[in-house]
Amino acid sequence: MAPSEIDPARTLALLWRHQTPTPPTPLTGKQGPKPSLTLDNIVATAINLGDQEGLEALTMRRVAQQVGVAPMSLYTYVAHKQELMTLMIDQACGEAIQTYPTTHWRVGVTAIAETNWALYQRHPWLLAVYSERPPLGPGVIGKYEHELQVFEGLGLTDIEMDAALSFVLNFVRSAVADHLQAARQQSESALSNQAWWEAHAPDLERWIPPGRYPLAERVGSAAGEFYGGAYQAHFAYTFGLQRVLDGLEPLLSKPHRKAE
Amino acid sequence: MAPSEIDPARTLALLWRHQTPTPPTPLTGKQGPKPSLTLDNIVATAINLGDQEGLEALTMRRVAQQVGVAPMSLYTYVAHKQELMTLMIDQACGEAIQTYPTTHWRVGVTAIAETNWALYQRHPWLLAVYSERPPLGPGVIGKYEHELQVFEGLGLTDIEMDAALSFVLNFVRSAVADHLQAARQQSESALSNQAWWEAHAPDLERWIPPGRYPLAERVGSAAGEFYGGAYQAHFAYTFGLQRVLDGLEPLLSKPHRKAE
DNA sequence: TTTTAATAGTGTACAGCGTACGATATTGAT
DNA sequence: ATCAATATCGTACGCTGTACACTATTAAAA
Repeated sequence: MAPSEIDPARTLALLWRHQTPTPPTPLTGKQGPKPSLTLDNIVATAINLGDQEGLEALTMRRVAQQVGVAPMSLYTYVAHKQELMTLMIDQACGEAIQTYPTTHWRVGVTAIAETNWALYQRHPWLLAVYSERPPLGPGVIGKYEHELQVFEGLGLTDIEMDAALSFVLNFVRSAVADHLQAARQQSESALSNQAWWEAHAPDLERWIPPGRYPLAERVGSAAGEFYGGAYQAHFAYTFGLQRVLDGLEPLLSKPHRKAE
Repeated sequence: MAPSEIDPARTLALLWRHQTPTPPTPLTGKQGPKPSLTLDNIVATAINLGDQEGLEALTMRRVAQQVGVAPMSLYTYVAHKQELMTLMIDQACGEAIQTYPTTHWRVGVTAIAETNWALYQRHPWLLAVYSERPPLGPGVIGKYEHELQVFEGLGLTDIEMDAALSFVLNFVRSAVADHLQAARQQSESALSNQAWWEAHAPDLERWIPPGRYPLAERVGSAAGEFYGGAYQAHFAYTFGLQRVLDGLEPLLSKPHRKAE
């Protein structure tokens, strides 16, 4: 049975369960019944469930049902839900490991953005677990390593490299979050965005003092209509990515500190 | 009693409860016992609770206890927890309403960033309600209106104005989230960051193949040590803000489209 | 071969959550 | 004095994560 206290070393061992050919400490003894499940299977099933039904479907009972086992049986493999989530996060981030082009940093940063955009689109529940510290597993660290390559040799300090990467990743995460929120908003009402606004216009006009928020009215309605359109999907993303690239430009193209 | 179905018009009426001198539709009749609480008081109490004890303390039972009433009594004033959260969000955002300088857009954007940084610091629970659509109340809309002023008259389209503002706000939100996460990580272990790493170094070295992640090791440890320091607080913020400003520069300082 | 110890699987139970519902108490209007 | 509206709130329900005890299965030890 998985121990119930929170034990970072144990979780670490689970995170690296594949990487090391001979595990330094055995995860389990040799006696006892054979396990009927594998941790990999549980994690993969949970990821699929989260992908398809969202974060709120990720309960221990639903995951157990999905793998065909009683709820409490999951605790044979993970110590608590948090540990399962940690394994899911690392697994998902591992999908985003790739070697980025180092021809020009703009190409590399753009590729990082695209890869992470796709990652969050594929696993929207990753957006909601942002507040936790990223697990130190092979997926997360491998992703970090390859993404840092793009910023290596450009005259940045280590801390600047980390900050620059975080800057890019935070932008992408926010962009996907905004995008998914807009999409959800549209699907939940089962109406076109325009129809929604028309339906609620009387309520809004009843309360919002006319002419008091001229800019918000003008810009907000323009943005609202636009985001209701079909081709809005990537605008905030492409717009923001351009700003990110231009923002990094003075730092990366004109190294104002001594070359290393 | 507050109606139990989700009714956007009702929530809208509550959001604008102060702004209109004569409410178009009365919120309640005249018969019956006098309410012993006010909605303002409940919202203010809940905000204080969230500020001091975090989002997880924001349960209906805790809020009720805090205002000195039975849990179910809150439902006399709000239809559901979501409605209370909506009112809290709008109230908190209202604190960030101010007239920004329009001398130079860099000054304005910097001021927006500082104000929002302070807002999220004061109300960290705002970070966790990001996934929801912002309520259309006087606080949120007023904040939006004043922030848009900074981008007005700079040659941007309405949609670009909205996107540029979102770009800035998303950056600040991410920066505060990262900052608070680092701070929480440090306080929860009751150890200095360095001591934490030393305590867990054996576990890490046991699992992470040495030399496999050279960049991640170098940059990660540099960043880790740095963020453990006392003066790290604002680095990612000031770094990112500089990138944001530089990223907006080509768009705002050299209008490539016809002046309006 | 028999015994023993370890472990997989799970049923039950508990505390905490949001909140539906109904009973009661209080008030202004009739 | 009666009535209708409304504030308050006790109880209860379904949901969550998960502690704990029990059984069944297996390999090692005797």
